Amino acid sequence: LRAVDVAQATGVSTATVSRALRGLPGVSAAVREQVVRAAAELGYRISHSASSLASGRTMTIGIVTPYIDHWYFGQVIAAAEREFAAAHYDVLLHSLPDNDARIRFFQQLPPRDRVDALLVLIVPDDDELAGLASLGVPIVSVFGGPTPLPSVGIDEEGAVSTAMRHLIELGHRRIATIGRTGADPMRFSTPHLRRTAFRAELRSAGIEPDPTLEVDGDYTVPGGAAAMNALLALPERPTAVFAQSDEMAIGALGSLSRHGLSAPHDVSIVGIDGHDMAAAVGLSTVAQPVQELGALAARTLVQLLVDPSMAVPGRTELPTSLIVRDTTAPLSGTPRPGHRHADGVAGPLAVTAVGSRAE
Amino acid sequence: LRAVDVAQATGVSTATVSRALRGLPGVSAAVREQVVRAAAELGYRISHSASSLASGRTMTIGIVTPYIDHWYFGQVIAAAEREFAAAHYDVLLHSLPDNDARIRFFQQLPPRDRVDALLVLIVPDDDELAGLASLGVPIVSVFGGPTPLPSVGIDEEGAVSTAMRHLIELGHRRIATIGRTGADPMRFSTPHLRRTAFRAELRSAGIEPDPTLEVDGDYTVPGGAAAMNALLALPERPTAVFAQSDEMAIGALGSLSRHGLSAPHDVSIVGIDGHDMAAAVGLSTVAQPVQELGALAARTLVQLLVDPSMAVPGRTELPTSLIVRDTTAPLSGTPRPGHRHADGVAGPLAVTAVGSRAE
DNA sequence: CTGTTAGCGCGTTCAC
DNA sequence: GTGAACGCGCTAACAG
Repeated sequence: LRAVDVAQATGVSTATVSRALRGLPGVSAAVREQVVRAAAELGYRISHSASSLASGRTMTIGIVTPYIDHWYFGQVIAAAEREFAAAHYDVLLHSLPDNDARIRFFQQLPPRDRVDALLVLIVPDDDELAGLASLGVPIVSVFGGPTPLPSVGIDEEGAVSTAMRHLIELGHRRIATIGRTGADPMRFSTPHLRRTAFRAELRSAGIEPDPTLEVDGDYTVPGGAAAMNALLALPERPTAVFAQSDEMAIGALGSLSRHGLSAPHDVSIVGIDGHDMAAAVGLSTVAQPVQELGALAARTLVQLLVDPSMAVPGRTELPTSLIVRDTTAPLSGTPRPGHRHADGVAGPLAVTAVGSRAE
Repeated sequence: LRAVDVAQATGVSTATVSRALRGLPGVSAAVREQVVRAAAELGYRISHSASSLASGRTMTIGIVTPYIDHWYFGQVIAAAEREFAAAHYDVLLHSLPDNDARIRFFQQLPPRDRVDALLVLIVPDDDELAGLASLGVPIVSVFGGPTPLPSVGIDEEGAVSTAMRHLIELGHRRIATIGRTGADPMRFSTPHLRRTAFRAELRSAGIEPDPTLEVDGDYTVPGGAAAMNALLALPERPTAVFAQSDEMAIGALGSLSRHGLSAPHDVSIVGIDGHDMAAAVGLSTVAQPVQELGALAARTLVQLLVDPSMAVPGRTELPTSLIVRDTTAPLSGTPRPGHRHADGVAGPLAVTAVGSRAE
């Protein structure tokens, strides 16, 4: 079923059909109504490829993300997709979870010719940036660090500072961090930023950073558990842990429990993210407005599309907020690293992950 | 940069360029190599819209999902996307998180003309099914219940049976379930299936289902917590809880802890899913192979595309597996509903969510 | 306000 | 094995 059919049924030309259906000016109300009605009755739909070929517009926005199945990216993508759908844009999704996928993607640049704009969630290196720029479409990115692209994100230093000051004000001075210390195959900027900020925050509190208190948690739940295991094996344990993501923090809580320890009794733990599960396990954390980040980036992109003459924005940072729950507490005199619960629980090892405000 | 340019650079016609670049037979090896080289040097890329318009193929597969930012759907989508990318298909993503979005989607049917196939993660009603069928492309779905569409999923009754028999074999007879009892705006089939199976399983163990032990958890973490609150307020508490999702189970664990109770000491809890966080909190659960579900559905779709004469598959069910962790234990003589830990923990309320195997 | 005329760039017959 | 010619269905510029 083509535009000609609607044109014949209405007694007008295909050009008028096109104008009428797209709401363009230059069509009398009467004709427009007839055309719209006829199209509806016939069940006519514009052919996307023909329309794109003729107009150069695709009404599609590409999202380039490292992961779909990670909490943070899922939240951002979902919020962005909602905005795009509201603006009548479809979403083409590209996930680059490993280096192979990433290399293939940048060799072929599949969005070429297929999208009107790009929402970028990976941190591109210079070559990748050049590749993306060569597509000649507006780009907005969502992530932590400084970047040549227009971006939205949070103030990473500020978020780390909030978490650290919380611990320091509680009297903690022997503070460990769980983050990424090794190589980062995905080249995220966040791990480096947060680690650097962690050290800076210690120094400004007059505490000299201790390298043995910086351990790798791979930004995953099991990684966080392994990291906490390592910290617990230290001759002199930390009294507080700043986990650079809630997932690592939750892994750390699990590790604690398997050692018969608990937060905040044996060690205070604070995370970053505002993960759904953080509320369930009572984790204190610095929440970032993930959905707002995705929505704002998406809206910016849509505006850029509506008004191409608009000034390209720089970076926008959204506020984070400290949520104190039950895994952080004042340093109580002497830490009791070897303490074990005497609660007669039936399970093999008692965990004390404390919760509140979850409902 | 168009095919003509490559043709001129090589001294052949655009027809030959097209054949050479797509690996079609009928081109001499020498010519093909020249064309390929010239195309690479010039940086020529086929125009997607022109190609689609001329061939009718879009090399794109649509995914219709209720959510992106829910664990289950994120896993399925990520796995499917990976398969599609490997087969050189792009992914058009449509999320229908609420009824409005859903109605808009089915009114406009955006994938029309834009996709070669559809992966459906929502449970369509009859009208919606007709709409999808009208697109005239292969469809495969991923979900629980019976459906007219080719589908992959798990044996819901079997999974419930596995969870329930685990509890029953531990000696539990007063078993509650947390699921969805109210209206389901998304029309998922799973809640009904699991609730029905729950009752059937009780009866086959000679236990008469008690309606007061079926509570609503909204399939969310806070919903699970609220549900557990309700169960704890009962005059006669259950000794075990079958949560119909891990997220609800984790919410329930949080509720327990806020009441000074713990699993499996005061009540055993088993979930369904195999959620990442289940390992972290030591939740016993019936794991379903989420990624395999997505990958299998995707592969099936690709095969259908490669060989349209292939017999349309019916339903494939993948096995689930019981993972016993630390929230389920034998019914120990008399339950102690009022018990409180005497562990002197610093936090306001002690939780005993027990973990293992998380690392 | 509306119709006519050219493309948009490629795929695909058919001849050769 | 290769080229010429037409068509996919729509949009945009121009003419009226």
